Amino acid sequence: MTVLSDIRLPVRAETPSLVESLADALLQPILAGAWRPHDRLPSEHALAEQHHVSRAVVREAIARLKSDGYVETRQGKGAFVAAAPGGKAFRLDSAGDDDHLLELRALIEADCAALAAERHTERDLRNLRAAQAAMRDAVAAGGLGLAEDIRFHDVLAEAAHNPALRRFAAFIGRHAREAMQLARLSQLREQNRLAEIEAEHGAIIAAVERRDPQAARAALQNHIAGGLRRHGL
Amino acid sequence: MTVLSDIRLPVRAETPSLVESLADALLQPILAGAWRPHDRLPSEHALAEQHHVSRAVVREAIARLKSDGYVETRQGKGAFVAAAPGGKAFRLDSAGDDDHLLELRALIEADCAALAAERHTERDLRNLRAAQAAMRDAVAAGGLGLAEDIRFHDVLAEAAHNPALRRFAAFIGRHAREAMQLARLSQLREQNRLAEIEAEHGAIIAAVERRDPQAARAALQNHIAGGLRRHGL
DNA sequence: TCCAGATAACTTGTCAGGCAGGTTACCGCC
DNA sequence: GGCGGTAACCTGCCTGACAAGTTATCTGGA
Repeated sequence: MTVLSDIRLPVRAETPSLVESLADALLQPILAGAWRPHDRLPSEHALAEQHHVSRAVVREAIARLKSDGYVETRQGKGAFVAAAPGGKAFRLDSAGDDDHLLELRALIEADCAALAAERHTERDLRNLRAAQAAMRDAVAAGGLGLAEDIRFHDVLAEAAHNPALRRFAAFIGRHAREAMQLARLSQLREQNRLAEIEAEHGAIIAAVERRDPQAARAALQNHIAGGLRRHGL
Repeated sequence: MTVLSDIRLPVRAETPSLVESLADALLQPILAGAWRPHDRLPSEHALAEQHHVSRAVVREAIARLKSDGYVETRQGKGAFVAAAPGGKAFRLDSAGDDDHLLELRALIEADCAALAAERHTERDLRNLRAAQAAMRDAVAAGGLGLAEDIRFHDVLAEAAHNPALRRFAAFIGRHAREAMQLARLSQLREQNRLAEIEAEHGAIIAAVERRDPQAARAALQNHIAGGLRRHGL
């Protein structure tokens, strides 16, 4: 069972390390377009001097940009802005606007629901019902059923039978839950709204079972909208 | 205008660096669940000895895992598997199956089209028509209009008025195009199928203009399906 | 015996310098 | 003018060291 103490609040605003600061500083001109694809970056030695850090710090910062696909390095030649900057990893941290993030999540999960309606197996349906039952039990036991709710949405994504979609749904779901300020979840019990969630989950299962993609999509959008309403957004 | 020589083929299967190898080696037990969240990793010194590399290499490998959100480090305590491993960045490189990637792209772009139908402004509509005209001109000039096609899809995503969605559409679009083996694009001209693309784009614009989300979604899915057919997938 | 404080032994963060291997540009020689 | 060698760059990788934070142990006093 998930309790409030398990929820990790963003308490610490730790001082960013030299590596992080430098990586951000180097990313800036790339994002802004001041450094264009195929441009050569200053050498590690030059960057170390300019930013008053050691070459090791420069190397780690560039390594980070490399792994995200912003720069490519070639031994003996130098470091270059990648042809398609940022093509290796998708991040949400810079997005700032929660509304757009939550909407993106709603779209993705609606896609999951629609595909699940078309493709689910008997096993998927059993898993969905089991996930809902687990959440009902958790709530009955006095918990909030947070972990069980996450599990329900993952099972739904699994029923879409597309691993890439499932992985992205899990990824954006985590960010969306953080954006919704989970600390407020305690209000759910007070306002006795956990029953609403269960009813909405049930509607999703029913639409999936009927193999009705449009209804599944609509049921999920209604569920997300309900979540936003419950969190006062 | 985009020509074939601009298309970057995946020729090089360069030897992975020590850092990349080690980062993958450390990621393995995390993904497999052998190292669970909050577990402590071996110290940098121990890892350096185990893998017969220097501490600098270990540090860069761990820095990469940190930036992806797989591990967190605290000075004096050590490195730990993150509570939500991989929560900071979404990657597609490991998802071997192209079909799922291409389907995810179709879903995302269909969402873009549906939202664009609901929210587009006059300016968006002008941009869409301009993008289509640019592609027509490029094709008329003997090119394949690849860059213009990319632009059309980006303008469509922009018309959805959700920056997060637009960024993800661009991200997955790049990967999808790579998966479709762009080198085969030369077949398009031979088979005179560029006109098909233009017609499909036109259908999307028409649905958006009518503010008909379902039709826009269907038009885009038809467009993606046509692309797959044209590439023999 | 128990407790508190000093301390030693870890950890990561950062620095300095160096060598190896690859690339480029220049310069002198033919 | 062309060609080859070489020097000066670049990144990849290594070694060794110190600073700063954390933890466990040990010691001394009550």
